[in-house]
Amino acid sequence: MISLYDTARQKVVPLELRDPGKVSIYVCGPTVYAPPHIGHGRMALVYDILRRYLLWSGLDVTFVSNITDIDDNILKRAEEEGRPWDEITVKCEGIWWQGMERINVMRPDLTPHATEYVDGMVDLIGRLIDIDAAYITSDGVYLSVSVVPDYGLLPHQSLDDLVEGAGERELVGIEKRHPADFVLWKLAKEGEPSWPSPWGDGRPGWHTECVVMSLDLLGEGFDLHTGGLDLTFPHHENERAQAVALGHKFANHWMHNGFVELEGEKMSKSLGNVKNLLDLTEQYDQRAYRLLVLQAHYRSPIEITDTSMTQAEASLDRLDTFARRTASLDGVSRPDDIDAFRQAMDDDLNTSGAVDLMFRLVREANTAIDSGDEQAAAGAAATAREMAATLGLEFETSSDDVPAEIQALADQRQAARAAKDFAKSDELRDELAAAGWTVEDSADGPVLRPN
RNA sequence: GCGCGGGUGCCCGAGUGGUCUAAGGGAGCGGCCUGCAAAGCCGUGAUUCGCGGGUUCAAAUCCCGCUCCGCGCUCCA
Repeated sequence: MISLYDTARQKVVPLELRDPGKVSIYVCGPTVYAPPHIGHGRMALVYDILRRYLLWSGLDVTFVSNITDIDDNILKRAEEEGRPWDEITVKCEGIWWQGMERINVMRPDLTPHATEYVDGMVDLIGRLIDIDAAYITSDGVYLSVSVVPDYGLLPHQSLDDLVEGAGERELVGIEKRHPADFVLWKLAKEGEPSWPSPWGDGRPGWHTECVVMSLDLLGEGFDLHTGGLDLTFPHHENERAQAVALGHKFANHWMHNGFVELEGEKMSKSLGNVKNLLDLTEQYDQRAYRLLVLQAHYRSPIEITDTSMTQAEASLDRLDTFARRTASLDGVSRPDDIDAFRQAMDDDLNTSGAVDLMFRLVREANTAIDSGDEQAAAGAAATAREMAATLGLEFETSSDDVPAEIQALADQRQAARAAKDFAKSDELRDELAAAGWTVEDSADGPVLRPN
């Protein structure tokens, strides 16, 4: 079974499954008020890779990722743009899925929307009030964190330290009993969207949304709760606090991915606007970002630069060339290499090690082809392909259809070569290059591909 | 200030006590192949892993101190 670093226990431990053979995963999804940036992209890629690997391992994975479609940021944006809030969420969600598709992230099995779960949230808040874990103020309902004995588990800081660190910031709402108490229900102001509740019309707090959706869809003690590093506190801690206050077992294991760094001087200069995920996929090979994410450990920070993206594209060219050369070979994966792959992935998702194995097989297959050993090449190639597929990396094997005029040029060049008129053949090769096509003289004759 | 990560070759980045004379990718250089290229293959590159101490027969890997970067303590993937 896979082992993963658990934020709560601060070490790599095996992922224990509540139900044998089944994995339940909750990923904190986006708040849809702006287009996804590259940080969202990394988050989605990391858990997509985890999910694909678990599926490949034969596990029955239930992968839930929510859409936060009611939130202060959304209302703020609506106000700024003078548009209805739900127009923004619908539009931004569409863009989100578009971005996910471009980076080849599988759709979650379930995508609960916060607005569809308000009844459940009201119910949960009511129960918290019933046991005095939550209290009503003039602007909403708050959770009393002091009822949670181990509050601070995820950030590994005591309640006192958390409060102290906040410094001069106004953590204490006028009516809050403790500075760290957080809002469960916000009473609506004039003109704000609202849902009915016993404490007045309003909307749920962010932390309440996720705890209700995850428990509703995955049940108590689900296996894995994930998200970006920044969600550890307060978001995840506060979700947990609500569940714990009600005596529910919450997530069994917490996984957080590292950040994408983009404030570097080099970066902002060379990348410009590329903080936006869609822009990134337009400027570079859509697979390049996944490869970069795979080559780093998921908890390490990564820096995305024009250089790193270009390097990833060069690596992809190598992989595509490999795929083209081995497309006609039919082999089966080699168990020893697959075991090594599994071992790497099971070790806290060592994707870099897995990619390493894949590239070694690519070289092995290339070498075997060069020496004419098709059988060895087929085995290595099949193994590399299986690894790539598991990691969500696709190869481009079929080159685009060659236009007739390009083919004609290539034919002329071949005729010139046959006639040993190399000056002419080189001229024609330059012409092809100018038209966007590279010609390679392989053992099987010239091969055309877009350059 | 407190907590959590990270600092490895020209670049990106694995490796967490001996098999490290430190993976893999990219870039460079040399070679094989080729009419020449491209692609592919081979070779080459850190006597060293932020800095300073320490533990050990043995450390990139463990401990202590320092330093730099990021994240959290406030909405945030």
